[in-house]
Amino acid sequence: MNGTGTAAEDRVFAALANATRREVLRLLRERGPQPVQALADHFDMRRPSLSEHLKVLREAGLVSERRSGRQRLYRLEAAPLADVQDWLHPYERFWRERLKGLGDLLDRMPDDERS
Amino acid sequence: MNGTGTAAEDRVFAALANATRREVLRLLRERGPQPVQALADHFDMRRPSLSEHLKVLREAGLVSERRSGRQRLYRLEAAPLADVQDWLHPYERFWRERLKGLGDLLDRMPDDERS
DNA sequence: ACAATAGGTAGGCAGTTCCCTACCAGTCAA
DNA sequence: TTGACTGGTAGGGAACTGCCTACCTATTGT
Repeated sequence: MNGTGTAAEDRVFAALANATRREVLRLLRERGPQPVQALADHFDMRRPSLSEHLKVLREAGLVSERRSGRQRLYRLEAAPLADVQDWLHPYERFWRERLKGLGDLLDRMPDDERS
Repeated sequence: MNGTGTAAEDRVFAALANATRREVLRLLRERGPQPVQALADHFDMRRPSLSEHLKVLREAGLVSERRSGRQRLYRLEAAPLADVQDWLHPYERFWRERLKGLGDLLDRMPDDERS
């Protein structure tokens, strides 16, 4: 039924369901790998809380850490986002067809329907 | 098309962070609009719980309901999924480059490891 | 060795999620 | 109207989130 596993998909979507964590991903995307403190400086939040967000991202596979002296550099790992795009694929025709105004026609096709 | 605020994105990702709700979307995608009972038959869960899942999907804009007699037909609304795809776009180069083994090179490019 | 720095962990607390059982309202058929 | 059938709502409980402060280890400079 699933290649990645349902629990893994849950973790990725749940990790993305938080503005702070999406912002962390954006920072890593735009600035490259960052230590925790550099990330924490951008949020109105204590560092331990950000550490917990990083843990959620790590367990979802969205970031990796590399120790460098007393710092830990967090790096964006985009593979789970590629999985999200794959997951979206079968839905793509729905929003494309809807834009062309074919949605109502489609509604009647698989089931008895009217609009 | 919409005011894609942070709260709206939170709601969409949170709605997707649950296997039951993703399965509902898959059923609506594959079978077209469905009444609640037809959906509930596919889950090991009481109907009121599924009703709550449908409410979450509705508030995320991922489904719409249309009353038809004593039934309510739920239909897939893919627009928020298009928004998710848009959100993914800036990350796309990361997994493409990673596949080519350019990741480590890229890590050093945008930032000079300020430490 | 000592003090400072980087960052994870423990535990607490309020709010949310996800399931349940009861119950309520609207619609159709006899 | 009564009764069956649709599906949402109320309220409760266990588990999880997301924030905090306090504390711990590990590394580095003096």
